[in-house]
Amino acid sequence: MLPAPRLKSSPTEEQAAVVDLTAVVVAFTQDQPRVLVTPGQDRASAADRRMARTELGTAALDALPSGPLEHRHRTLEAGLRAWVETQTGVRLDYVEQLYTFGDRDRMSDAGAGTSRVLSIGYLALAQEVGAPNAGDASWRDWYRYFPWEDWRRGRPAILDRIEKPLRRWAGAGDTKVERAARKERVIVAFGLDGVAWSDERVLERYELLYEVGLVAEARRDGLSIDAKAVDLLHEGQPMAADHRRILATAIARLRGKIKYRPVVFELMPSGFTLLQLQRAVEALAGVRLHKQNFRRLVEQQGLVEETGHIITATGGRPAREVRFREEVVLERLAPGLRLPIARASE
Amino acid sequence: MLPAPRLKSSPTEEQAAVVDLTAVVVAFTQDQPRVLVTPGQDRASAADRRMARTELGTAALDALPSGPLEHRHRTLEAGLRAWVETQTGVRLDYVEQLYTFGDRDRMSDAGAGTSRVLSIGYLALAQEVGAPNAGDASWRDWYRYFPWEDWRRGRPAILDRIEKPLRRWAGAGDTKVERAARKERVIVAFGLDGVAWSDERVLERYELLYEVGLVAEARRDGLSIDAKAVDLLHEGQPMAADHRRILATAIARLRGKIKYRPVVFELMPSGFTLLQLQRAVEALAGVRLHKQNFRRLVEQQGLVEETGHIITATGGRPAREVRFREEVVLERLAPGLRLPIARASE
DNA sequence: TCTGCTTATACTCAACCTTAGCATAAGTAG
DNA sequence: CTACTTATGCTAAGGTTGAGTATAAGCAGA
Repeated sequence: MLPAPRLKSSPTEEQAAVVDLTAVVVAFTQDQPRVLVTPGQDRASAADRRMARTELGTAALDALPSGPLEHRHRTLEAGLRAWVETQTGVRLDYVEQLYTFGDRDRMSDAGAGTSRVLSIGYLALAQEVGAPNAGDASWRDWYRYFPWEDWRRGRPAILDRIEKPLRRWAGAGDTKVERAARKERVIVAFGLDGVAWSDERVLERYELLYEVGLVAEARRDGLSIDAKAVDLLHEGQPMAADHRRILATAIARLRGKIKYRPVVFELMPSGFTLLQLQRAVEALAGVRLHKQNFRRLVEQQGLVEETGHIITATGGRPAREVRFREEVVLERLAPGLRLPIARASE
Repeated sequence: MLPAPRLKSSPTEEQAAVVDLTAVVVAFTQDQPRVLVTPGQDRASAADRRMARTELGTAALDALPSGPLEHRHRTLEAGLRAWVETQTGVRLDYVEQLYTFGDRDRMSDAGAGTSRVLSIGYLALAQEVGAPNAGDASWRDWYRYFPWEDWRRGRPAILDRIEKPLRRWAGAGDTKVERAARKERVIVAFGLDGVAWSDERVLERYELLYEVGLVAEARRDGLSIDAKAVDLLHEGQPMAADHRRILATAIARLRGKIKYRPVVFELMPSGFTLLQLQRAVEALAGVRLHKQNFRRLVEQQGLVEETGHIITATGGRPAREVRFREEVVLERLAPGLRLPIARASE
């Protein structure tokens, strides 16, 4: 411990940081959870571009909309909204702060001595209405970046391919204690050896893969990667800077939140059928739900009310159209949409 | 919307911010939830000191341990730990990031043109072992700052005194819509007119009181206060800067978290009785729990195991001593301590 | 020692919720 | 008219929760 004085340290030690505001804007269309991205920007580091060329052809890496905090932004959230709107044309409704990332050497490229970059990550929910109308932004299925997170059609096959290098890494710890700790992490994060898969451990899984060297960002950042598993590096598409980590944080938060707060309605159009709602929740959580029980839950909790219309484009028997009740939107009732996603079924 | 370029804006607009790390360190002793504070520091603003003199005698305002992020701190968390340790001598175990506060004019004193101050708030849990051994830090019952949050002995009397000015404020809205919206907020936040009290709305309540002008910080920051209710300003003790807001955020987060993650064990000694555990949870949540049901829950979820010892200092029949099971500490099982704190009983 | 007080712990019962179905309704496509 | 699709109603078994009752086992003081 440095003998730092209790009082404010000298001004020369205090560090002025550049603050970056980054948004994970989520929508839901065609049964997929989508995230708003812009193709590689100037803020993608030189290393990003190098990787883009060598590993991904000439395509630049997808990036989340983001921009620096400026003095004209009265609040952080206002700054975020402004950046997202100018970069993508999407006006945000629901916005929630996620996490502030600020490790000194976070960005691979930042030379020593550069001032530190803090990134404040936000989760925003939007209704996808047509294409983004500014820049060349686009909506992307988020499982493109996290293919192992989608269990809607059963356990993703990629997990079988990931498991071996993970276990190899666990077994390669220096000490016995270290090996046991690594194994524990692997098992819990990925639901192996009888431990149940938990839909919320998204960040834990991504960080483990990064540490083990199974995602492309690890190579870019100069970490040693698993040579025997290089082919895995592209199974989940990388993103610029540490945006994939921020996206993982957002997915984890959202998956947790839908279980106790009715936030899904931010993603739904004004009128919808119960199955559409179910599909939205399933898309976010990455699991399938029992249909009858889902409806009962939603109905008995009084989350929705009938609009009186009938939707015939269901492919089967027509469905009643419903909308969220106003009290729910005001979070007055809102004890939450207690979803039957406790244990993930195999 | 400003016609900001999609690419990084000019360096002159980009703003370098000073980053402050602030910790809410929580412990539990003698049936009270405690928070670690230092008496008024130099970082308390001039306005703080003025208020301290005029409204609170010569006593300085309590402040949370905090300090600026410096270049020597490799991670934000490392910086936080360093500051807490030098200022209070307390070494932190469990640490979790809470929220980043960064409104431009957040600190009342910061003159225009000063660079913006960001505060990153953290929640830390500790076992209170004796007094803090550095500086003049001390552990304080957190309900000293939020007397309306403690329902363990029934509905706090202060709520009756607060209710009237709140309703007056609601009725003083300019338009009908505004009045309805205000009333809605008051009712939901404070559990009036049949709405149930929710232990987690701590921040919502504090911010409402601030906005209405019923906490001393509002006066200090130059907001108009309710003249008829000046005597209420001291019922909850104010803190330096916006530390009371950060503390409210921490309490809200912790109250939410104990319901689905077994985090209480961070506050407990290695061995304890079930009643001690119950008292800790009650202290945090601010409500009383049904004893037999609490034990059933804890036991059937396999959170604890017997140590084999018997504690005789209970004041009644001796109790079995238990400890947390290792799997729980590793969060391996950890589906959470589902507590019977759904509805707060009157 | 006996009484009363305190806390610990076992057990119960009714209400409610959840899981995993079965069964039927009402459209469309051929 | 048949096959298929989705919508929707309903139920039995089992689990969880809330609110007790009953009894055990210490201590302090009459």
